[in-house]
Amino acid sequence: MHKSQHHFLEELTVEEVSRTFKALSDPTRIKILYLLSQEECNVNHIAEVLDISQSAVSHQLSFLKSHRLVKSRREGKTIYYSCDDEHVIELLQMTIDHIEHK
Amino acid sequence: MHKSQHHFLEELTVEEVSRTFKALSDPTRIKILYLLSQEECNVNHIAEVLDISQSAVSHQLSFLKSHRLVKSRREGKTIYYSCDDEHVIELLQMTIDHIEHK
DNA sequence: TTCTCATATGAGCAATCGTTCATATGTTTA
DNA sequence: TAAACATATGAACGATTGCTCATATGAGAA
Repeated sequence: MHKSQHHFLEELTVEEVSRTFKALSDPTRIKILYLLSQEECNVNHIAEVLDISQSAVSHQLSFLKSHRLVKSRREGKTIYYSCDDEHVIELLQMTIDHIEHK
Repeated sequence: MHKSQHHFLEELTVEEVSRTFKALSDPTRIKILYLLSQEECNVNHIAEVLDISQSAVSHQLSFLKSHRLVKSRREGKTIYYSCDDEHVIELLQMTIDHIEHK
């Protein structure tokens, strides 16, 4: 195939695609996102249920929030997190399904 | 939600999911996989079309092959690579479509 | 066999990542 | 206001990543 006949990806597209997959490439983030896809949670709950340190959870939530994959709301002392990107949850669920059923 | 009511992911599942997304999290690998999803290519062709060094392409192809995302066949001096995981290509295509159309 | 072409590979390096530890911030309660 | 609780944050670290550079391997051609 000649170079001019390819469908090429924009550099910006490639970068955003890679950012999307990178966000989903860490086991801790996968566990957090999967939990949040089932219910809104506060930070300590996530840490306890998943057995990850509070600090590690908080750092990852900060990462996920800065990439707009989760959102948060405060209720008194507690901050609740939930998913904010349906497409990413779809990708995650599809991949989980595929791996669980093969 | 009580801990016992969650659907939990197996540790092995989480690890395989993360490996899948990690494979798709690098711009160079995305470009290579996307090109290979359009046509079978030899190494130098990939390097030229994508403007990446022969060595970098070869290293990434070796990574992709060890993760069974691509396969290769020899024809004389030349080695042709092509995609070997339809599901991963689907994930990639879905994500590209989503990003290009939003 | 020797040369050339196509690809692979290993070492080394800078950059990025995910964690821990200590501490800071912000909110409610006593 | 002080203590207690929930969360966030910065520095430091060891590990991993993706590249380059030099060289090795393997196949066909001379």
